[in-house]
Amino acid sequence: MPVTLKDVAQKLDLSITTVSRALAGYSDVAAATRQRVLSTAEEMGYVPNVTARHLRQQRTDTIGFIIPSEGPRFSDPFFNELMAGLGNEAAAHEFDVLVSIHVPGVEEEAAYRRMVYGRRVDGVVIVRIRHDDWRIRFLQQEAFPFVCFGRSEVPGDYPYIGVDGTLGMYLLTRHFIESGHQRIAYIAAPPHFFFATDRKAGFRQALAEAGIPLEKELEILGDLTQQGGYLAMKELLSRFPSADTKPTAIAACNDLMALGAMAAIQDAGLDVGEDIAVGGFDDIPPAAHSHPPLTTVRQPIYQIGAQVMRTLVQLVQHEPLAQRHIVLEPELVIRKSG
Amino acid sequence: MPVTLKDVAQKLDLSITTVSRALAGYSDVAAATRQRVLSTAEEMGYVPNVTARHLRQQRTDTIGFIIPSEGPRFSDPFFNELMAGLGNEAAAHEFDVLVSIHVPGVEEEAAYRRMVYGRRVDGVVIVRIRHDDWRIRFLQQEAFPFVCFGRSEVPGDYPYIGVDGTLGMYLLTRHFIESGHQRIAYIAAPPHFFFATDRKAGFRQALAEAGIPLEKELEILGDLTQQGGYLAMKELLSRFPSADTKPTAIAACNDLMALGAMAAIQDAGLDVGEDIAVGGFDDIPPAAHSHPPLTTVRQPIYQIGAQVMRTLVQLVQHEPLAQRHIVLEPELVIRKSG
DNA sequence: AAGCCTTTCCAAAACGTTTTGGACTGGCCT
DNA sequence: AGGCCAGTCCAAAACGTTTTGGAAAGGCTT
Repeated sequence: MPVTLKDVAQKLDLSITTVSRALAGYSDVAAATRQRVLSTAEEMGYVPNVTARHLRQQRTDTIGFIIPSEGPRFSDPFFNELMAGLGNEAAAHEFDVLVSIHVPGVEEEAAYRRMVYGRRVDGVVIVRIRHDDWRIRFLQQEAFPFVCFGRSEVPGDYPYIGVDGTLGMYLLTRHFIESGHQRIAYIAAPPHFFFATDRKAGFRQALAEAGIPLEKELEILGDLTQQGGYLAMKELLSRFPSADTKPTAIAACNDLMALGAMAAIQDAGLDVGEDIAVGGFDDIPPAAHSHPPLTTVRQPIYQIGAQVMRTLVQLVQHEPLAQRHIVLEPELVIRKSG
Repeated sequence: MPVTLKDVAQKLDLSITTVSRALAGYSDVAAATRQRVLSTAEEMGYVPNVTARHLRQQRTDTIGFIIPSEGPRFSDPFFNELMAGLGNEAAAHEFDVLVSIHVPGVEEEAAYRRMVYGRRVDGVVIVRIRHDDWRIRFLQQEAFPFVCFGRSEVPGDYPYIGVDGTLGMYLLTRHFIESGHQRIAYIAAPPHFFFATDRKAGFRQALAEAGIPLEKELEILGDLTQQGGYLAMKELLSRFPSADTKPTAIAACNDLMALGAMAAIQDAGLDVGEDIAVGGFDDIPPAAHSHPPLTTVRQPIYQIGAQVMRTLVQLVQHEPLAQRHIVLEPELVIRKSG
């Protein structure tokens, strides 16, 4: 049975009010009394009931994070890294993170409604922004605090933090071109994601700039998973069996698919980095440890996560934001894969 | 401004009690009234205030999960997979998961105290059990519901779910021996973890059984990270520069270190699976996708996570547990690395 | 007509906290 | 002496819900 304010007050023969205010450090309680309260509370093992405090203060010091998983068994280092950034930064502000995992759809929507209408959390972070994302519309309409990881074209002045995907993919593709590659394939992401179009634009831009004609057959869709990248690469290899039409470089929309593509290339008896160059996007931790290490466009996921959380905390505490929109410049990290 | 019970009651000219009971489906409200309440509540967009409900019911339908990170920038597929199992199962029971990330130490302790004394959550799951784990002592003493992923030797009858690490590591080592290996190295985990001793015992048991003398120099400590495995392997290679003393097989206490070891071997110009066999423990998702794919002891992390959550939910709902202790048999997964 | 169920509803308490709006001292100044 | 102020303290309200322990009304039985 946890100790309550009432217990401490009774023991000290004081009112609940005074105990509460002493603990909160108000100046209208005598120094001697405060000392008595502090030591007795400590000694009795008093810890405030967080739920009661939340109810009274009408805020929860909690941020919601609903992870959109692609399937029932999500496992993605990207979210791992992001979660670390969000979680650590939240802890630094004495905020908690309430996590739910849902496949996009009705269940996901219900989860958002419970969090928002149930006043379960003070704000939410949303990731993997979709085109015409209903979550943004919903949260804007409810005037509920949120911060996006990634840009979106839903109208409105809401805060987001992301990297310039077009620039990133442009840099990677140009790197391939400068290395002498002419036949460059692209493993795309499902087009309902904003970053899918964003990044693909960079790929095409680099090709156009170099005067390389766009070949639709060299663009293939993946589902962002490692398995998806593997399958996409297999398909690419079977589309171009002859040595002189085979792509010599692969740009994947994310690292996970790039790693899958590498596996497919190696399974085909080819040498990654030698026969076919591979590049990804994100720079998730496994990218540096793959064999060969993956060339990729670095997106500082951990730092972005921390920044997203920082912004969100400021938002729910009604502090002014320095910037509502942050678009970082991604950095090309050249490793052995291409 | 969210709609409350009071708002609905006023609109219908009913008492708060009746509205509450109608929504909860009690039989002491007339069918006609219930209908009116249901439709008006729906139409007004009423969603119960979760915090108030929690305060009144003295439970939160939330489970706490404090991730012990090894460093400031934790990133471990193991936790990713576990989180997925916990999260999905929690969602299935309409429970939420409150996540905190802390390096073991005072901060971690404070986080547990806040969760437990602050009645922030109904139960906690604890992982990476330490020898003489204070968390278990603390939670037992406070009679706070918890379930462990992994066994421990702290006395008491608390529920845990884990795999037989000794058996697992025994199977892996015996596999190496049966494949003709005589010089087998072991990359150990920090000894304060229960599973560190558990698994190491299996390694030694297999050696003893085969009459292979234990050589201390072949056992080396790693910190469970990929980087740690890499460094440990480098050290092993420099300890045994000559070809006839060099270990021909490496058993690592977890997959992450095994993957690191593979990288070190490949950096030394050696062939994993050919020159040196490598095996791990866990079967995290990247293990199947490494090059070569990693031989490992499979621990169904996702399913264990789900089972832990299921047990915990039963516990906080005072349902009888079928089994308080579950020790699963791990399965050896032989791939190309060894 | 009195008593007794059933049915339907509700006032009030409770959960543990924070905050509002005083109340009660003494001491100091006129 | 009266007024005023600073320094301490506290009762009560409020947050939004669930639950307890009836109350009122009507119908049925005797």
